[in-house]
Formats: sequence, C-alpha cells, structure tokens
Amino acid sequence: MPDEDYLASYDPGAYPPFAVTIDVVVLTLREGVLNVLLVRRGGEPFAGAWALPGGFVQAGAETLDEAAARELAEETGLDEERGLGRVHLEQLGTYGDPGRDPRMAVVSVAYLAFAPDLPEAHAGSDAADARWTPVAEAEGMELAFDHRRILADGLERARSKIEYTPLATAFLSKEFTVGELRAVYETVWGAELHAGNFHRKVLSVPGFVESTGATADRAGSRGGPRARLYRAGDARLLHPALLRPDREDSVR
Amino acid sequence: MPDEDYLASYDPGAYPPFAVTIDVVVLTLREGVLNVLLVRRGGEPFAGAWALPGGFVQAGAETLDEAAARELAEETGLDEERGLGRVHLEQLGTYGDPGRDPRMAVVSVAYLAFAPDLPEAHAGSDAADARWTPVAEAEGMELAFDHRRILADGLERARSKIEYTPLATAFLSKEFTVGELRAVYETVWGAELHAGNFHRKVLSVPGFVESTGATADRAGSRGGPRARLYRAGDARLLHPALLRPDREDSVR
DNA sequence: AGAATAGTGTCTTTGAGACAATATAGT
DNA sequence: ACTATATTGTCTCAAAGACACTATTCT
Repeated sequence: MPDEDYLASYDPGAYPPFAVTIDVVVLTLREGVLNVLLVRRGGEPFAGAWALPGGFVQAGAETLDEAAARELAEETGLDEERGLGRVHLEQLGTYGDPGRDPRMAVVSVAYLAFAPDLPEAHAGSDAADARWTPVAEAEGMELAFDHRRILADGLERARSKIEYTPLATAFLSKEFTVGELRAVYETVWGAELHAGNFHRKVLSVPGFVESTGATADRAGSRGGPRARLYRAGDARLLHPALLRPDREDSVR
Repeated sequence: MPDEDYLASYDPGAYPPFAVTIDVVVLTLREGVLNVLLVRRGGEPFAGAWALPGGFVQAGAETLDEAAARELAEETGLDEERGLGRVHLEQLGTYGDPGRDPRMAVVSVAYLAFAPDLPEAHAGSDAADARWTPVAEAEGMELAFDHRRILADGLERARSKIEYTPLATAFLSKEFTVGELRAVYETVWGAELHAGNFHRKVLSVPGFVESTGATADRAGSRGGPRARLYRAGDARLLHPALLRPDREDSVR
C-alpha cells in the first residue's frame, strides 16, 4: 500500500481539501408554465452568468438537507410560516468532476424542490439578480458550471417522481381541484391527458387525494361546473402508479 | 449580507474545508444469498469495526464515478478484463451530517454496485480484512460511521431498481436461464415468485432478455428439463415494469 | 346562445396472477 | 420410480385508455 494512502487513512487533512456546495433546482408553476429559479452570479467565476441558486455548506454546522433548506429560503424569501413547510425538497445527486469550478476542487450536492406558486424572487447573498424562468427557456441557456446538466437531471427526476408519488400536489395550494392537478401533470410531462380518465384514476388511487367536501367558489374562466376541492391524502407512493403516456421510444 | 458570506463567495477557501470520501454498497449473490462486501477498519476512527469499502476522493484527479470504480476495483480485486466491465455502478446518495466523522467535516458520496458472483474478497489499502457478508446479517451489525443507514438505503434502492430496469441481469453471468433470473428477484425481494407467470412476463417485456438459441448443459441439481439460455437485451427500462408483490402496507 | 369544463358511464384491450397440465432430467 | 423444474395454456380480475354523455357555468 502506498505511503500516502496509509497516512491519509489516519489523517484526512493529508489530502487536498474540497469545498462542498449546494445547488437547488427549484421548480414551480406560474400561469400554467413550469418555471425554474435562476440567479445571476455577482462574482467570479462565471460572473454575470445565470446559475442555479446555491452556496457553500457550513462545515460542522448543518446537515446537507438543512443547508439546502437554508439556501432555498434565502433565495425565495420564504420562511417556515409562509409556505416553506409545504415545499418538497429532496436530494438529487452529487457532481464533482475535476475542473467544474476553476477556483478549487468543489463538490456540489444538488437538490430538487417542488414549490407552489411563489412570489417574485429576490436576489439574496451573492446573487446580482434572481428570476423565475420557464424551463423550456432555461434548458436552452448557457448556465454556469455544470448547472445545465443538473437542471436536465432535475427535470427528468421531476417527471419520473410524479409518476409514482403524490408529489404533484406539492405544486398546488393546500386545496385544489382535479383539473388543477391534471394541469400539473400536463405541464411537467409536456403532454395532454384525457380529463375523464385522469379524474377517475386520481380518485381511485388510495390516499392520493381526499375530499374536503367543499366546492370551488368559481368555475374556470371559460365556464363549466364548479369543481370539488381536494387536499393531498396520506399516501407516500401511488399504487398503482400514474405512468407517462407512451415512453416506448425512450426505453432503449 | 454577513461579511463571511460575501468573502466566501469570492474565496471558497474562506470556509472550513471538507474531505470527500466514496463508500460503495457492493451487492452480489453467493449460493442463493444476497451478500454485501464489508471491510474491517485498520485505523481510527472505528478501528476494528466493519464498514463499507471506500476511501478518499483524489481532488482534481478523478471524477466521482471514477473514484467509485477505483475503490471497487481495489477492494474486489477485479480489473477491467476480469468482469469489472460487467458490474453496474450508480450513485446512491450523499451523506454529510456534521459529526459523522469525528476527525473533521467529511462528506461521503455513496455508490451502489451490482456484481455477478465474485471471487473471495481481499483486504486492500487501509483495510485489515474484507469479506462477503449476507445482508440479513450485515443489517443487524454495528457498522462504522453512518454505514448502517447507507446500507439500508442501498438495499431499498436495489429492490426498487430491479422493478423498472433490467439490472437484475447484472447479478448473473453473461448467459443465464430464466430460473436463475427469477432467483435474483426472489433473493433481492425476499419473496417467492410464481415460476410460470414470471417466465412469461420476462419473455414478454421487450428488450429484457434475448435468446442465445442454446440450452444449458445440465439441468438443476434436483432434476427437470434443461433450461434455455438468454443474455441481457438492449432495454434500459422495463416496460411494463415488474413490480414487487403487494406493497400496499408500505405505501402509507 | 355558445363554448368549455366537471364528472360519470361504457366498452375494449392489456397485463397480473391463480391454477393446471405436460414434458424432461436429476437422484 | 420419484421428484423437482421448465415451459405453455387457460381463466379471472384489475387497470388503462378510447369514446360518449350530461349537467353546469362562464363569456
């Protein structure tokens, strides 16, 4: 065994250190369009470029989940009372290719968040600007670091996650109609769903939604009966799942 | 904005550094039992305790995936020619709770590997011993750091992954019978499957397996006809998926 | 009035799972 | 001979998806 290995196993400081950062793919629906939160970088590297919100993990002071929640709160301006508790936040993956940050070795732990419609973003800490960006637009942009790949991974995770979990409800307010829930699926998947079949399916999956007994005050802007209101049920997994239409193509 | 934040955004070195390690949950089937590779730690902390194989990432010199492959090769004694190419390796998650390593702030990127039956393990680099351990036994052991949780997460990922991907074949040699494939599912899920229905299902999923045209030289030790041989097909996802029997319980 | 939507009913096809049957090869 | 296994066949039920229909409420 090489000497360095032997030493390092007793002294991790013998290895060149890493910085550990958090980057968050925050998704929300605004006016029927899926948006991602982007910030404009104030400092080098990539000064002036758009990037995912994030920052350094405070060593020894917080868990990775806590760091992600902190970054999310800083950039969205939310706090515990004002809806942050209803945001879904999960770890997406970790990115550490050498050279991804020109300053030093940096490992970034990416998180994925689903949020209900949030107020306009405001730039926090080291960002020069922050704004909600339609994902179709963001996917075509040049982003800082390897954030383009992280965004792509986050979107694929989101599309897959709502298939077998009830997390599509995390994009909606506490009470919602089946039509609003269907709009979430249609927007995230980019596909039209059959209203009648979707309705029956959602109500048939145990624990997906539960009725509030109430009815919406108004119908949609283009008419129709007033829809019944539901809230998220107690299921953590959808069984049976709600699968994306026809993925035969992407299977090979 | 606090001064430290401002400085750190331009100088990541201003934050206390992390060490970044890799830990690998390597799963294999040995004599019909699911085994995980464990190593006995030579040095502090947790000297003498069993742990997942792993080590420090070499900053600036390798990607995380490369580091994981390197650790895997070191501990299993495999090289590219001898089957390492057939091992499935994927990122599992990242663990960075403060205090998980008493020496300093350490973030561990965990990987999950599916391997065909491998030769006996031999201790590499900083390990005092290495051995394949039945997972039922490993789950009950005290493991170093937070490796018990990482192992649990890896097992759940494995059980879930073979539902919708053809990766169960990664536990088998290049050519296998449907019965051997069924044994993988039964072992990983810990449930008996109906032989007839499983057989038809596997052959009906496009791209899951493809026939070699050949037949096994011998039948099983307890008789029966010689089974046909198959190899892994070109599908990356199983459609429709092969779901675990009855998870109604774990759904809430 | 006209158009769009919520919710329900019906029918067809696919797939999951229970069960049975037959042929084969090991001990 | 006896037993376990491979493979195929049949039947039932659940679920997905196509399509149709009614009632409701908006502009």
